[in-house]
Order: sequence, then structure tokens, then C-alpha cells
Amino acid sequence: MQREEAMKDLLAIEQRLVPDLVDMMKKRFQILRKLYDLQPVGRRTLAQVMDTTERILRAEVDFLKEQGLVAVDSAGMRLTPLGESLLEALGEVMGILDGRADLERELRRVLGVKAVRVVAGDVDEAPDVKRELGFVTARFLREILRPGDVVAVTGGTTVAAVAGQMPVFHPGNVLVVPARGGVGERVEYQANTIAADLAEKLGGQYLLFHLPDRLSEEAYRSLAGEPQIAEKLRRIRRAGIVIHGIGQAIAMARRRNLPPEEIAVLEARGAVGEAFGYYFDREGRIVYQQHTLGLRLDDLGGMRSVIAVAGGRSKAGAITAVARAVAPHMLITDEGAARMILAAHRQDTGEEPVERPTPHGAR
Amino acid sequence: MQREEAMKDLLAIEQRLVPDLVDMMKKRFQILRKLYDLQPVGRRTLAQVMDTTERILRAEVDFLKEQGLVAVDSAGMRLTPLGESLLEALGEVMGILDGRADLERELRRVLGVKAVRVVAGDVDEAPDVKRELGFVTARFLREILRPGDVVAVTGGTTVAAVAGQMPVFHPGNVLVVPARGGVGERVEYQANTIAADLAEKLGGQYLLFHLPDRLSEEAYRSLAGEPQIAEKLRRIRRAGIVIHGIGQAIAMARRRNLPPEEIAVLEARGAVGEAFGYYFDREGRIVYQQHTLGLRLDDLGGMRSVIAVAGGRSKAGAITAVARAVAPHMLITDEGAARMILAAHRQDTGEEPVERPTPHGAR
DNA sequence: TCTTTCGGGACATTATATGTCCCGGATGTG
DNA sequence: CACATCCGGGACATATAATGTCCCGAAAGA
Repeated sequence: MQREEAMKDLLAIEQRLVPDLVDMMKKRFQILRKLYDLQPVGRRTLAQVMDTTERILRAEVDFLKEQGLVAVDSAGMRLTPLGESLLEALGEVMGILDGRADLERELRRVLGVKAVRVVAGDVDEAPDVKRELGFVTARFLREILRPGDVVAVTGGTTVAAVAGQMPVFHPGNVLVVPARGGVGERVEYQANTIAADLAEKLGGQYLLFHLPDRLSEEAYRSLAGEPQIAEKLRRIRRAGIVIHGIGQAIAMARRRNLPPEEIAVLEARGAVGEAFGYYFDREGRIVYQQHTLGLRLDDLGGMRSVIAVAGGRSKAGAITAVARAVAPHMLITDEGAARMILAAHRQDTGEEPVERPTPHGAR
Repeated sequence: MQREEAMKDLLAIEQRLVPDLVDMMKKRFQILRKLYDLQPVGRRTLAQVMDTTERILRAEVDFLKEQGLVAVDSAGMRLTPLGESLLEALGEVMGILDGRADLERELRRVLGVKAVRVVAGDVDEAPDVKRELGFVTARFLREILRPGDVVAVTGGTTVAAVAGQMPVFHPGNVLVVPARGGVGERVEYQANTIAADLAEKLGGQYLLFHLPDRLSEEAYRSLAGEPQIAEKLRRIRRAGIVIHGIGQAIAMARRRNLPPEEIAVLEARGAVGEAFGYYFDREGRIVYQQHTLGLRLDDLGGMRSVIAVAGGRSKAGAITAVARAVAPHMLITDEGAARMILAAHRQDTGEEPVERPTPHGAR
């Protein structure tokens, strides 16, 4: 397993420094694999089977031949002994590379989420992984952003990482808003601050939304009637995209200074995850709702993209609960959380993991 | 050390499958490294320092910026925290990649050889490594071959691997000759056979040179006077390039069925290496000469390229002896032999290994 | 014997890479 | 404070590489 960890580390470096390297390696692996299966085979036939063009395949084959991996004669192309041993060695590498893809597919199935991205590592073990979550989320946001979009963000260190890692990108006329009124946290992790940071990166505008904490429900309702507050709420609820973090229910309740008796209620009801001020049990059912103003769960349904970002094996239960409740379009998590979620699922359901059939005896 | 082995294995795969991209990784490492040293620095300055053009550097920097590794502002470019941590992680990887380069430089110094290529592995441990020696030697030969060249080859399994791995390549009008008259070995490892195989790959011609074994010195001298034999010797000695193997002296003597009293003489005189029928002690001094006809040691001096190819830790002593005696222009060996040669040298001279100063605490 | 598939050659078209220059802005120095 | 230098980003012309498509003779298969 140490061997696999070492290879993973190297592949992670390469994916950041020369992503083309990893892609090209996969491509050539596919060519070698398919060639092995069909040999002896001609260029046009193989190109057709692999859904590429004859010229592109010829270039690849010329290279593989030059490297001593492929032999060609009038009957067609075959792998050389060296090519076969390299193919065998590659099985192990591809197993590692495709491992992440497997996790993503399994999480989509188990959580009922449309899209999943898994980054290497575990936030609980290496804080850098949170930055990586931010990096991947930021680039996904850039992919989907359109001029005129309203983007809502929640607070927390993970969403702060998204703003921190966002590349400068000006789609035009973007508004960034906090998902909820300011809640008591370090200022840099508050939704207001994150909204401002993100807006700056996007060359857009931001809305600040300050509210006092822990008012009664009637007090909040009264505030909501104030024209200025109402207008801000209107703009916030116009968001087409939301990026939100996920909290562990009890930890979050404590951080929010909920009274002990309310925390006791949460525990009694089996709360495990929190998002948007809602507390969910492991099945995704709302078991508590914190009073505040901002985005409501119902508002998410009309959005183009709901992006959940959270990692760390300790948050696996929370992620599962919130994902089931919120059904985000995209979940971005890390490998530590992903494995824990799937392990818990197997424990709950007795499902056996589907081992990936890898070529040529990969370990 | 297991970690390093795993990374080495993966890098070896990549160097064969995506060599250009491994080079790109090295290049980007150099850029990150130099940028780290000089930051904040502008593009033109860095391009100058790194002996490249402003446009090429801009392309690289744009990419590194996109990957979150570099930050740019009006004062110049700097590494981001992520860039710094990647640079640190790369130290270990570059240590592995450049390890071979270090070995090559050390061998050049210790053996007094002009050029050295070291391939991964140890022939003694993995027979595939011999094929790799053949692969690298064949491609070196292709680099230096010119139309009209005469190439001499010795016998043995390693030189046979060169012919086996030689890509088809027709420089024109090439003659391949055996370095010496046929000596008793399996026919496919005889210089005659190897000459024929290589000639076929090169679209050239070959010369066969059969001689009976173990004649007296006078008998060989008499044969050398025969017009046909003399003509062949003339053509053989016209060789501009020779590819020769290296044998362990005593093992070779036994294989050549030398009488026990002659083997005792070899042992008494400290023979360790054999090439071209000459037996050398560890300092490279001739301690015995086998009677035969073909290339003499003196003939090598006028050649454009003398290529020695041998591997395996068990041949380290032989390689050292022959390299010192023959002073090949190019030595192609494996890592097992290289490390053993350098370890023996340290033991002999008390030299401490010069640790490569690697950046950022690479292990 | 005929048909199909083969690798290799070739050329036109498209895409990418590269060299070079220049702009306004920021920084450093006197 | 003014001037010189260096900065990143923009831009365009040129060079190089990649790709699509077609065709040849040879070999293999039916």
C-alpha cells in the first residue's frame, strides 16, 4: 500500500504540473490495450474501433514503434514483448488513476447526486486538501458562469478556499451575495467577506447582508418586512448558482452557540449534517431549523447549479445527510470523505464493493 | 526506499511511454525552481536567465498561473504557497530522475570515459535490462551512423540484444563485420550471426569470418598471410565504429575452454575483465592475450566510435578493467553495475560520495 | 484468383507555437 | 518628484506541427 501511496503522490504532482502527461499516458495505454486485444490489426481498423482518425493513430503508432513497444508488418501491428510488459506494468498505474473515477461514480449512485468530483487526500489529514477543494470548485464555477449571473455563497473555511483559489475571470455583470445574513464567525470566513472576495475575482459586484444573531422568529419576520431587508432578500433569492459548505450538525450548533437544550434536541433527533441553517438526520430529513434570513431550502430548486463542497472523513456523515436532502448538482469532496461515505453505505446495506476489472493482473 | 522504488517504476514507465512530457515536467520544475530563487521576477528577466525566449516563458507561466502555482502582479511573478509545496514535492521526484544523470557523470569521472549512458535496473536481476541496454545502444548507433560506415561487432548476448533492438534504418552502404574470427559459442551469439542480423536491419552488407579455434600463434600468423584471410582482416580493420561486449575474465576463459594452467595464470595475474580476446587486470593492464585474428587493441585508436555495452553488478569489476584499458567513447551500462563500480571505487580510494544538493529537502 | 486489408507515401488544410514589438502602469533610484 | 527601468498583457506576422484525406503496391484471406 506504500507503493500505491508513492505512485499516487507522483501522479498527483504530474496532474498539476503536466496534466497532458497523464492524459497522454491514458490514451497510449488505451491504444496498447486495444492493440493487444485485436492483434494483428491494421491502422484503419484500430482507428475505427477506437473512434479516432487514421492519421492520429498513425502518429501514435509511429511513436510506439519507435519506442520498441509495437511491431508492424504487412499482416498488421502487434505488441512487442516490451510492449506487453509495459502494458502489464501500466495496469497498476491505471488502477490508481481510475480509482478516483470509480469513487466518483459510486458516490453519484449512492448519494443520488448528478455530478461528483473527488480530489486526492483527506482534509482531516492535510489542510492543503481544502485548498485543492477550493481550486477544483473555483474552476468548475468558471466553467458554468455566465454574464449576469447571481452567485450565492455560504460561510466557512472551505467556501473561503473557493474564493481564495478563484482565478481572475470577468464574465461580466456578476453579482455575488451571501446565502444568509451574517452569522457570528471570524470575519474572513463569513459569507459577506467571501462574497466580497469572490466578487473581486469575478470583476463583479457584491451585496453585504448584516443581521443580528439569534433573534426570535417574530423578530426575523418583522425584519423581513423592512423594505431594505426585503429588497436584499429578493436579490439573494434570484441567485442561479449557490456554493455551499457542509457542517457537522452538533459541532456547528455549538459554534453557533445554540442553547444546550436545543443541542440536546438535535442529538435526540439524530442530526448529523447542517447546511443553510437546516439540520438533517442521516436520511436527509430536516430535524431542526435555525432562525435567520436568506436562502431557504425551497429556493435551491429553481437554481441552475447547486454546488456543495466539503471534505474530510470526519464529515462523511454530514455530507451524506446534506447531499440526500439538498441533492446538489455538483458535489466536490475529497478521497477521505468519499471512502468513508462508501464504507458506511456498505455497512448499512451489506453491499459488496464492485471491484474494477483491471487489465493484465494489476495489483 | 520502497517509496523511491515505486516512484522509479512509474517514472520508468513514463519515460518510455511519454518521454516528451517527462522532459516538460523537468523543464517546468526548472522554471519553478529559478522563479523561487529570484522572485519577484519578470518574464523577460527570467527568460534571459534561463536562456529561453520571452514568448516561450510566457506560455509556460500562463499555464503555471492557470494551475495556481504562480502569482503575477506588476512587481513580477512569484510562487504561490501551492507552487512552493509542489516544488518541494518535486525535489524528491527530480532526485530520482536526475539520479541516473549523477551516476553517468560519476562514471565518466571515475572511469575516464567520454560518454556514459546508464539504464535502469540490473541485468543480474532482470533479463529485460539487457534488452534495454540493446535498445539504448541501438539508438545511439543510429545517431552516429553515416553512409559508408564499417561497423564491427563482437559476440555475446548483450551485443546480440543491440542487433535485436536495432530499428530498421538505412543510412546507405554500411558494412557490418565481426570484430574477431568466430569463436565457439551458440551460433546466435557469435559475432558472425550478430553482424548478419545487424546488417539486415541497416540495409547493408556483412562479412562472415570463420576461423578454427585454439590454433597456435604460428598457425594464426600463417593464416593471416592467406590472401583471402588478409583481405578480410583489412576490411575488418577499416571499421570506424565498434560495438563490443565485456566479459568477466575467468568466466570467459572457462567458456573459451582455456586449459586449467592458463586459467591459473590469469588468476595469478589478477585478470578481471576480457574484451577482444585480451584479458585485463583491475587497473586495465593486459595480463593475457588469446590468439586469434581480428581487431587488435591498437586498431581501436583510429576509430570514430568505440562503444562498450555491458551490465549487471557481477560485471562491475570487468567493466572497470576494460573501460580503463580500452577507453571507449561511449559506455552503456545499467544502474546495478554503475552503483557497484562507484562503491568499489569509494572503497579503493576512500572518496566520500558527493551528495547531490537537491532543492527543498528532497529525501 | 479476386477481394480486402495492410503499411507507407504524399499533399493540402488547419491549428498551434514562436518571435518580436509595443502599450500603459508600477517600481526603483537619484 | 521626475526619470529610467522593468512589469504584464496585447497583438500580429511567421514558422512549425498536426491533421484529414487519398492513393500506391504488397500481402493476406477467402
